[in-house]
Amino acid sequence: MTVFARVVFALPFDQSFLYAVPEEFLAAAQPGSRVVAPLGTRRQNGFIVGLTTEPPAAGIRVKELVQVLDNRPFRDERFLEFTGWLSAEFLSSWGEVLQASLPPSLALKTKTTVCLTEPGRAGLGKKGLGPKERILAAVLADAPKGRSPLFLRRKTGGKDVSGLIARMEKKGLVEVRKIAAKAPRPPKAGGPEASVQLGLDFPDAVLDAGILAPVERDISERRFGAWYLFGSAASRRAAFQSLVRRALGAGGRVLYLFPEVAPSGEFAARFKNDHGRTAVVFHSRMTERQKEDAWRTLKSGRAALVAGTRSALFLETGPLRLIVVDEEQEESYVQAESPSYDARRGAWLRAKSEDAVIVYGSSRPTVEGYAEARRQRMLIEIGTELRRTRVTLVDHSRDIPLISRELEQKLRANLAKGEAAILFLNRRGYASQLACSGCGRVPRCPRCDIPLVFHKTESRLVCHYCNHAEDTRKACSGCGGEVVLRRGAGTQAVEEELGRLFPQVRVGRFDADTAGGPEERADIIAGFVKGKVPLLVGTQLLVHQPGVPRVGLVGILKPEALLGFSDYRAGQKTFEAVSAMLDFCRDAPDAEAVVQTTAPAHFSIEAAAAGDYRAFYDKEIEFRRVLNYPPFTSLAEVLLQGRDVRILGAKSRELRALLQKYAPGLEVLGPAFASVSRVRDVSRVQFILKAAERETIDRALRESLPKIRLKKSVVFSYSPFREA
DNA sequence: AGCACGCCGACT
DNA sequence: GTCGGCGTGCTC
Repeated sequence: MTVFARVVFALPFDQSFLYAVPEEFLAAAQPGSRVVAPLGTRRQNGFIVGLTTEPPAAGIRVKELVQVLDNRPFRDERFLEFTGWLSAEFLSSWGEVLQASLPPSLALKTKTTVCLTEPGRAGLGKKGLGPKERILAAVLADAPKGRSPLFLRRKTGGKDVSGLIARMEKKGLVEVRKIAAKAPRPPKAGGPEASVQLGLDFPDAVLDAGILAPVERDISERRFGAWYLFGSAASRRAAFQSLVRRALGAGGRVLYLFPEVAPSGEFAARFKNDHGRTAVVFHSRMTERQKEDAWRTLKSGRAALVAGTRSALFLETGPLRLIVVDEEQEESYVQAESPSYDARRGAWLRAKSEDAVIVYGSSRPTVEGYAEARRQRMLIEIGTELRRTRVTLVDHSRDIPLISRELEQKLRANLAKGEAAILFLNRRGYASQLACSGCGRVPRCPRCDIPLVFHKTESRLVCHYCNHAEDTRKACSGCGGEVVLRRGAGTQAVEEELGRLFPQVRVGRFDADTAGGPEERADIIAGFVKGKVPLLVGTQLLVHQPGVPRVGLVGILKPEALLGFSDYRAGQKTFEAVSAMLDFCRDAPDAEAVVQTTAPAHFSIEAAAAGDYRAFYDKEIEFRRVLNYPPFTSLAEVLLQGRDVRILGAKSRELRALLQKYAPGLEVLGPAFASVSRVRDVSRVQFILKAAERETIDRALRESLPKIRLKKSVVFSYSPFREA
């Protein structure tokens, strides 16, 4: 009886293929085994995801597997099931998800080099080569060791050269060699771990007795359970600490997810200290070598806990009992690039597949998360005390100075006390609104659909999407008139204004222009920590920077800018951003914050100032209900990109028709140009799809998207806690 | 993604 | 005429 294997490949389409398993591979070919299989005219690495003895449907000519690469599956069937669910939900390729789940040493990266052959070299001197062939051969002529296709592509004008290379290979002009890239060697035992020591010290909160009992029961009884801890950072730490202890006590392993790279190292060190067990740190900024080391430590069974970012979701941990997803509201859990997925949802699916307990945590959950947690009785409230900082809301809708009198006075008083202060303004550069004094024309980027921003320190007009820069002195392209500044101050203007108000004090600036690299960031923060630079101006970049000390005064300028986006999450994003910035204030009655805004009465800003999540939630959920947005409906945003606007237009109309054909109940908004309709000469068109059931959207996209051959991406509304 | 096939314009 | 450009469709 012939056994057939269902195989998926790490290719950007989601389809499986059936292959006959030759006798000699029967033992090794298991679900989860890596294989080599013929696909079209080439050989391709893939993964077995299932076995069957049922003969294939008529019209399918099965081929045989070429090779099975593992004696036993590289991961178990539960993990396979988990990755299957994940790829199905996010319409990403199962093979790509599995590829992302491989340790570096098994990832089988091949290096392709193209070399000129003797006939090829001889052909250079004679006629008989096409113009394109000649250019390529000339480039290769002085590269005895050959070149990578990417290098050749750049040298020959940036267009796709794979077809050309294939043709030349057939003619014997070039030789294409594929060499297996060498597996990373792990560093010597006891090598330094990629961790950051922050030296933050919060007192551990005291929890109400028994409040975690239902979670602990799920952990002890080794069954799936899902919970949401809503509470302050300190209470969550205390709670997670106790849950981790419970899971370890039961002989289980723990996966602890963070939204950012920074906290995991600190956490791992602290964990080691508290529990005397090894923790593994894992995040995308680690080198291949460090990742390989992490994998080996896990494989050896020495590690009890993994602390990491979303990519840690795919690690082999051993018997998993607990997954923690802290800071549930953070968007960095979403991976936009292929394979795209949301690690918050992924964590649920993985917990489900391994009968582990999943616990989310936040002091300001997404409204979707909070609503679902409450509906499903997952919510546990711990230590949700209000903010103690005094927050002043300043109405900045009149044309008053960049830094209001209130803020100036408080800055002065704060400096007099010898304390540091932080000002946040989420806009870099000097001025974002410029115009010609003659005709009123606004200088725009030639390659993007966006106005240029004036950078005073560099004396240039800069595009914040593609970094295109122009000389400031250039006259208006329309009438030749002089371009003058209007309003729309950025961090450079705030820095300048602070210098004017407080000439005796040093002012630091922390944005993408001054803090591009890790060393620059560390330098600025070090100066601030030591007190050499007591005033710091920063963008959102500073919000996610670890190691910034709490201060006596925080000023927030123009937080309403986030409300301007036509996004149903604008309220949530504003609340989150303002709250996060206010968290840079010491939580003490003598600490102060000033929020300067044209929208002081907007509930997102008001609630953030009060530190009152429930006040925000009650308003926001009402808004979502009335306008029929998630969590009351399912929604997906589709972005199509293309250089040729006419093709883009035609394809998007075609997509609209297909979507409506495959899902008549689907509400399709669009096509419409995206808010930034062109970036680097690539036009962008978007759709919003709405339906009562998520399945309606999925079906429509599964049927229609593969038919549209354009660069495309889909962002699903965040629907966290559904059954698998 | 690759790669083959098939259709067009512009060069030996 | 055919070379080589690119749009379209398929890969068990």
